[in-house]
Amino acid sequence: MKTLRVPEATVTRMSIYSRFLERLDRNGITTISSNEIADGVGVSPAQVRKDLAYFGEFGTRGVGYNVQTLLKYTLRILGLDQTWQLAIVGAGNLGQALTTSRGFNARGFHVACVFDHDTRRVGQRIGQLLVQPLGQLPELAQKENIRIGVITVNNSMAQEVANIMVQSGVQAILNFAPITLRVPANIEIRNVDLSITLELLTFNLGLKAAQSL
Amino acid sequence: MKTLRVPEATVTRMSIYSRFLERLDRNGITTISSNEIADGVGVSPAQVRKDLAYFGEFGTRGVGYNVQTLLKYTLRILGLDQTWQLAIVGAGNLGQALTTSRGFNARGFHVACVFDHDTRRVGQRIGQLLVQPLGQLPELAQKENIRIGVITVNNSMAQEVANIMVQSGVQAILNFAPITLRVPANIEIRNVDLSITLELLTFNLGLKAAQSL
DNA sequence: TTGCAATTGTTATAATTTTCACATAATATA
DNA sequence: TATATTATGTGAAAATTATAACAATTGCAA
Repeated sequence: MKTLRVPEATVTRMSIYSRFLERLDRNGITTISSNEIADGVGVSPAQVRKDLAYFGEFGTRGVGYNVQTLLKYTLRILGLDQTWQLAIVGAGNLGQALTTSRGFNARGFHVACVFDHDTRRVGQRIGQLLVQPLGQLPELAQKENIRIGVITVNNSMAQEVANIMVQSGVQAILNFAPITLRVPANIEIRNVDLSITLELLTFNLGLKAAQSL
Repeated sequence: MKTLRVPEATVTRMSIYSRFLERLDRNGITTISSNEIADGVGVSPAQVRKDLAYFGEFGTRGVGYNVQTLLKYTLRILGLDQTWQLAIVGAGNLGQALTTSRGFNARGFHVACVFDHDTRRVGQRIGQLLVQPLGQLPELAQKENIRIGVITVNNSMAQEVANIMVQSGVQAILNFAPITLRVPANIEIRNVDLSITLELLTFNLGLKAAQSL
């Protein structure tokens, strides 16, 4: 087994390249160089080539990359040549936004159901979906083949929801609650904390202010 | 000037430590060790100490850190000892979610106004705020002392909105459109692409599947 | 054909980040 | 007061990641 460890930063960039290639393809561009990709997404050309090299040889020397071919490979690499059924738990503002968002209903992703704990939200309609009671999660997760759970409940509920997801056979969790969740080691978990990003900004603004003193 | 470059990953963790310390403080815990912080947020104790060392010496050997003191320092370091006025442009689902979100209205942040290009959305109420026409951005940005702009419009509008923000004196931009924006070098910009995180998950799930073959 | 220009894939180098190990300092205890 | 214990701060080592440089390959034009 040739399982070379791939840096997470590389995977992140693969996702960016892939989306850039989609755009090129839509615009009818058939060939592209690492230089142009680099320019388009704001990294160095060497970085682009190095990243791709983790997965194989996709280009032709002296020519560049075929957009369609490379796009297909990036999708395959990212696991997007199949459909991933998502369940969103927490039908608040953020949950609603994600349920109907294009990012969550494209490139192999499909929001299959939405749950909420609050009985006032249950039955409410979001896009095509009706909000289901949280208790239905185990059953529906199985029936709909949910492999990814998205947590958009508040902090106090988040761990409990994660537990239910794990029990329901979910393989990966995307957590928007700004809290560190405990899950078994075989569950993939990723946290999205929007305020962290905001605080990165203020830190850097603070640095600049300090430097200009 | 002792401007040691601080890794972005360190700043990210500072933000995590800071939030963890807030929780400890709320729970009345007064002292904590790097070990306990590490446990609480899922990093190594050496990492915690190394991160803090970028900014000074905050602990007492043999004892640990005073929670309140360290919390205060982390907030200061992150630039959160002041108020940051935000403007959100794009009053769709995500914009609405962020406008009322706690992450965007705590720890020094305050959503001061919301804008939209679409006249059907203008005047609509989100929490305490009324959606303003995009044309008002330059004027309101000045009046409300907006330093951070948040872009939650669709791809095709994002660059234009960024331009307007820059012209309006905004210093930092948080961009949720999955597209690479061009801004002057003196503007801090950060992209949040939620589908990238999703694709990180599927990449890793794919790896696991491959490894179990 | 032959030589030139373009562009990849890859090896070597540099830079960055994390981990490790321990000297140092504070507290508690006998 | 001496000793044991705890836990920080930090310098050195290891690991990781990015950059640079270039040999190899392709296509094109003379």
